[in-house]
Amino acid sequence: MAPRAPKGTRDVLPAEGRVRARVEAVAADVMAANGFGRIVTPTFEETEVFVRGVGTATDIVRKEMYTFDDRGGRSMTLRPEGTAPVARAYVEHGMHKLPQPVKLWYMAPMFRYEAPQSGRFREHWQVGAEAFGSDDPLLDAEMIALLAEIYARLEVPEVRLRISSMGDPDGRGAYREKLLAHLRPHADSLPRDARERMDENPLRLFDMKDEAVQRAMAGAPLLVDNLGDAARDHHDRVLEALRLMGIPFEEDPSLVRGLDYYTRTVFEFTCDRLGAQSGIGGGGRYDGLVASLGGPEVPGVGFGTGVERITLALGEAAADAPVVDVYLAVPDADIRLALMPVLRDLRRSGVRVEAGPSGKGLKAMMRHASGLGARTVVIVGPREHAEGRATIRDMQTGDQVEVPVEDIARNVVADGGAA
RNA sequence: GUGGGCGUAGCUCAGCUGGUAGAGCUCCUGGUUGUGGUCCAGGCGGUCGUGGGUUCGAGUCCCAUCGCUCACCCCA
Repeated sequence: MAPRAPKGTRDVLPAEGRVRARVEAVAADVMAANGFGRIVTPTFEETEVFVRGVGTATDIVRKEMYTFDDRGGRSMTLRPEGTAPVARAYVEHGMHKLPQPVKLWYMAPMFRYEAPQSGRFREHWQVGAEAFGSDDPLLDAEMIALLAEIYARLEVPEVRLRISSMGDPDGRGAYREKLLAHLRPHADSLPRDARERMDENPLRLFDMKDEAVQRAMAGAPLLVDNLGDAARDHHDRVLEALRLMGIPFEEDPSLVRGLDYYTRTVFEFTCDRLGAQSGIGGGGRYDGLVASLGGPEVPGVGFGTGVERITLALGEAAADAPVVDVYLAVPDADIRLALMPVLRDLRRSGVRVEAGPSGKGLKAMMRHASGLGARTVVIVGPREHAEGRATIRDMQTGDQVEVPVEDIARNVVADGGAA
């Protein structure tokens, strides 16, 4: 059996690669406009980074990590999410001594051992941004606006924003008891996995699609109605800022992000084009994360958005675009050899050039040139070569002119507008 | 981990109640001693996912297994 790409992974071929390049370019542009510097963290980290950063109650840590012992017996894990490693780098490099907030972004692959399906992979790429060192609610709103701007610039269709607040850790404990009190009478009617979640994180029952769960949650007390004063004010400021910036949103009290570190603001962008995985990007505030990784008490806010989900939402990858401007068709192998310097000079001048392989007939080369979408073909046969000349053919009009070999570059640029 | 669907040429697929494999596209060659995209002719290309069973005979039926895919859970 020939090897295949591992389950849940995929090859990105050139047509889709162009779409991804655009996503990256737009992200880089918008990030720069918002004062974010790019950071690259290792593809794998000490397992501890994710256990402490993401939290042991999460699915990611409990069953989705690619963890292995290296040859020195240290436990390592392929990065399953982007925020904890960036927070680790923030602490490691003492960035709390820089002017705050420190704003960092990345585009990097993430690895999670899950059952793949449409829009869900074991390796996927995320564009993410993190801002440390400020608890200003307006920063939350700026982060949301930044992500919305990326979607807008890419023209991702049917994007909607849902937002809520997780409150502060102290207030959440009290709320948790209220929620459990509401749920206990319904416990017998709930499926097993729902009852298990009651113990770990009852908030997550809000997100389950099971009908019995939905019924039980119907009259449940809402976290947003039980916020402390500080969290309440924070949330109101975020929403007000969004309104002032003209960013539409829906308040959704059932929005619960699956990572333990979130505090206060949580948000998620969805796209109806995506099928079951409607989430295209999301994030929130994580005021305790840096401290949990051994750093100072520094607040933070960030988001991640899935590159594959963006390209999925954008629809089919763009049709094949021409990959060359000029095609050099030289059937005779010795003449082809003699023209190697010409080929080099053309490429140096910035023209995209493909040269037909030695040993092919002119007809095959013309077909090749046409298939590649070349606008200009330069033909040098025995007669032209003897005279130090070349035939230049415009593939759209079929017009041909003969010029001295030294003038090829000048002519293809001028005639084809190719450079 | 649990359930549904599907596995025939590089791609998209056909193959009826079992009789020993086909089309379109792509690619290559020729029609045009050195000129493409159209047209015409020809060609390359398949252990029918794999293993076993039933049968004179299995791509078609049965069992197992692997893979892909969609969905649940959860997430990007």
